[in-house]
Amino acid sequence: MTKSAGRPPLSDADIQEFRAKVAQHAMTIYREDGFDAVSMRRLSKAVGCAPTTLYAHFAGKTEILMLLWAEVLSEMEEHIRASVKGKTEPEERLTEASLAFVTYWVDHPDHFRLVFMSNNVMKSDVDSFVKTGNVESGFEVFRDLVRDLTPEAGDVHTKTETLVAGMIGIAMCINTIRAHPWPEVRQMTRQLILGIRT
Amino acid sequence: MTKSAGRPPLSDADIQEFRAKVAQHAMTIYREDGFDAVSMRRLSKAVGCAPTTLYAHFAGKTEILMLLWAEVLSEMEEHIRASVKGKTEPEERLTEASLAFVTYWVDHPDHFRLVFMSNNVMKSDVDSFVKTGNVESGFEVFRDLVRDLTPEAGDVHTKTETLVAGMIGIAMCINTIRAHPWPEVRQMTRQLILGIRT
DNA sequence: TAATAAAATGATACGCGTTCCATAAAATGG
DNA sequence: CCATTTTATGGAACGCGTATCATTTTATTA
Repeated sequence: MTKSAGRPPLSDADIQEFRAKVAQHAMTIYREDGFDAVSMRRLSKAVGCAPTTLYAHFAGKTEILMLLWAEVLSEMEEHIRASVKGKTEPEERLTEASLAFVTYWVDHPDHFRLVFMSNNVMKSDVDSFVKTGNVESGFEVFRDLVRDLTPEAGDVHTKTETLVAGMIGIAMCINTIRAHPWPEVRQMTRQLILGIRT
Repeated sequence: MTKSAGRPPLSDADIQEFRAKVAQHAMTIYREDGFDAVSMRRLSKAVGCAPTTLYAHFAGKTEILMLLWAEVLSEMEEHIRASVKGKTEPEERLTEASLAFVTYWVDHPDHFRLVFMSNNVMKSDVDSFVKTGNVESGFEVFRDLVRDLTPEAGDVHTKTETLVAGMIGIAMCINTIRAHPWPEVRQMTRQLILGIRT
């Protein structure tokens, strides 16, 4: 582990700085011109580097898009938090939070597409992001709410995960199968919660 | 509406024949080399026409992929039908069918990707397919099961749609967020059904 | 200062979905 | 046969994600 000659590797600070810069420009493009506008070539132009340089810092486009997830997810989390502000009853809190969750994704189809339908999401690239904790933290909000609602009973883990997956499914269906006469978001969400309350 | 000179438009039979041929080759490519292998250029080569000709018959790739949906969906429907064969109790029937539904998509992630995550699904192209009835027919199975389970009560429409959306959400989450420690499919599906039974 | 190792670049390439356009082929009516 | 109309073709183009590879820049140590 002795120091060798030559240009030293980038410091962690440098790496983080570059990634942050990429994230910032990607976010700008995404906000201004939408999902499709975020391309490697355009992004590299905005950042001021060569397209290939991006591949020296990221495994691929998906890894860059994940930088945007964090921002969207935290925005959503805040939206949820605001929806339960002042509510004290466990059932009302869970209902409001769930409604806020589904509504957020239905009202922002582009964000839904970004987070849940980014192109090669079915590969294993996503794992690192999940392990980073960005996803897990989103679950914890609902885990607490579920626990508060049914303190005595049952598998909180199963209930929470089923609720979240179900809500994602509702948002997804409404967003993708538009021609189908879906019930109101409120009704579906309430129906979903019925299974949790037990 | 008098007949004019010139080459007459293709007959409906001709159009249908061509579309069927495209569907057949697309399916072959999909089965043999997977989702990513189904490209317009390769498909046109297999069909024996120019790539641009495909665009004279289809609005885009999505419309071609939808031809594959029908096959996958009918395969899934059969899988569900087999799962409830012999079961007579309404609750058991719904449970088995739901389990079969989720399991199918979890066991065939490629099919899930094809049907639910084909690229530009968030545009309005999908509507025509939905109106064709291919999707609706899938709902009817569960609508009947839900009605049989709770004959006296409530909004069958809301219950059915929530159940289906929830199941799709479960399958989606398991397929895309692989690193997350999801509960067993059985448990989540049962938990989901609890809300329907009420 | 020179050697060295890492980072960044530029060029090129492949296949992709999609579009435009000019042209050719085909099948009909007069 | 001719004119007409539709279909099909071929070629080019745009931008895309991604990969390879040789080259240059940069920051360090000897």
